Amino acid sequence: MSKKEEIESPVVAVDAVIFTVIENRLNVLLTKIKYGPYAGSWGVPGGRVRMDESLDEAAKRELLEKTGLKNVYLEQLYSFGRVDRDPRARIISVAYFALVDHNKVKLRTTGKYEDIKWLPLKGTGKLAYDHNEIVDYALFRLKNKIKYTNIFYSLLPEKFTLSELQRIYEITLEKKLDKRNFRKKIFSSGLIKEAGVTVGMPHRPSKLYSFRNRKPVFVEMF
Amino acid sequence: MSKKEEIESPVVAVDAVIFTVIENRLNVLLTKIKYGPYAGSWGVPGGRVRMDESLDEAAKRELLEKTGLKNVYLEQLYSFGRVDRDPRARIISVAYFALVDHNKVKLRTTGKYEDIKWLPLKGTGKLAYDHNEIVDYALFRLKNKIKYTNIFYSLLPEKFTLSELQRIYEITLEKKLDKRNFRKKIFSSGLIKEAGVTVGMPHRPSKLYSFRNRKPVFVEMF
DNA sequence: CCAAAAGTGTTGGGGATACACCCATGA
DNA sequence: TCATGGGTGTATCCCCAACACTTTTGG
Repeated sequence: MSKKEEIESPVVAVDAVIFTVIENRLNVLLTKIKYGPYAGSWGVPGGRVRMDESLDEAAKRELLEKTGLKNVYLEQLYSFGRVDRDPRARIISVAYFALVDHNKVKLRTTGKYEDIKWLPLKGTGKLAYDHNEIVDYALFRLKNKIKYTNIFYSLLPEKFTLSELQRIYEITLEKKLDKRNFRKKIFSSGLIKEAGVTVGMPHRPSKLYSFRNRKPVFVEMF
Repeated sequence: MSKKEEIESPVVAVDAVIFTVIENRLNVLLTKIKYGPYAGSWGVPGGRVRMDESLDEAAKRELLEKTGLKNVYLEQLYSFGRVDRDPRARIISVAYFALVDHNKVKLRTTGKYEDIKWLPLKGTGKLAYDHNEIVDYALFRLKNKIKYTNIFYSLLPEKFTLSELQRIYEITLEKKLDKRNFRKKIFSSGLIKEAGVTVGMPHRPSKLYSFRNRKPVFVEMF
């Protein structure tokens, strides 16, 4: 039992669904695949899990390699394991999802991919493997999660106005929110604190806020 | 790329946290481990994922082998992948959790385990590997999930009284519920339907109910 | 007639929703 | 002074929680 076993085993990979907001739309980071049956297709970035790293570490490494970012919101989503999800080999994908501020990202293509870029969530077309399913599920989880957490700390700049925050919520939830009620909820959640005011706008200056914590916090909100 | 690769890869296993209620307490199905550094310890049942089965299929197979049951509530929980979680080998565990009616279960020990039995959730003591963490997380998810789903269809007999259902909720949530409010919520959820009455009790007969669906359904309740 | 569990209605409070107007600034 | 977005208060409704007594049966 303790010797090396010869039983074949599936390969383990992590895939990362990385969301950001660009021009009032949710975007996902996608890579163009160079080799194999899906060459030319777009898919979410991913890679094999090494023997000396945990799943979380593998996901962090993937995120760092592709975006240069650390310390962003990154959470395990689900593990996808259909037998035929990759026609070439038996691969189990442990999917993660992350939120980033795209202004902080310097995209870097590695040898494995032909290209890497942000694509609006609506209009990615058919993705490689089962990646449409993975992205859809990530979106579902995201929509739920923002109702009771502060995870947008990872998507917005350090300081932001309440209107900006509300816009992100509206984009993600795909519906308009009442400004007054939104403010009441956010304030009563205690998730944010004041952080100055804007200047130089052609209208009344707005207060700036920042999240009290840069780690996930759970509350009830919506 | 398409040839067999020689890169070492973690082994993939599924572990199943199987809950039931016995004598007003939540119990978990545990197996006594025969070999290795945790020999003699108890842990949740699990096994390697085969090359020709999906993760879900592996979990179903595990459940069937240990309990003889099919078609019960079984859902993927989380994947655990710390490097040192098994001192002998690098093993990724995709954990599932299930709810069963223990009266329908015929426990069967397979060669791999010395013993298998139900143990009350409080008082399992220290389990093998990271199985305490896995069981704790499964319980957390269970407590949440019953607030907005019908998954107890899998734990109760086909027909049950509202008092029985309420008892299961109280045991799981570890708190008393108001009988009148409980009934209102359950009825308004539309999850159950009438299914006869009890007879031969030394008190007023109660109506019997059954779940409208034997597949997971989502509603808002608690 | 007694024990045991089943079953049922009403009230009050708090949180959510809906809604419209004034404010401060730069140009 | 005007255009632009920032910022605020209140009335209503509905849902939830709290609460106690009557009903039906077997023994």
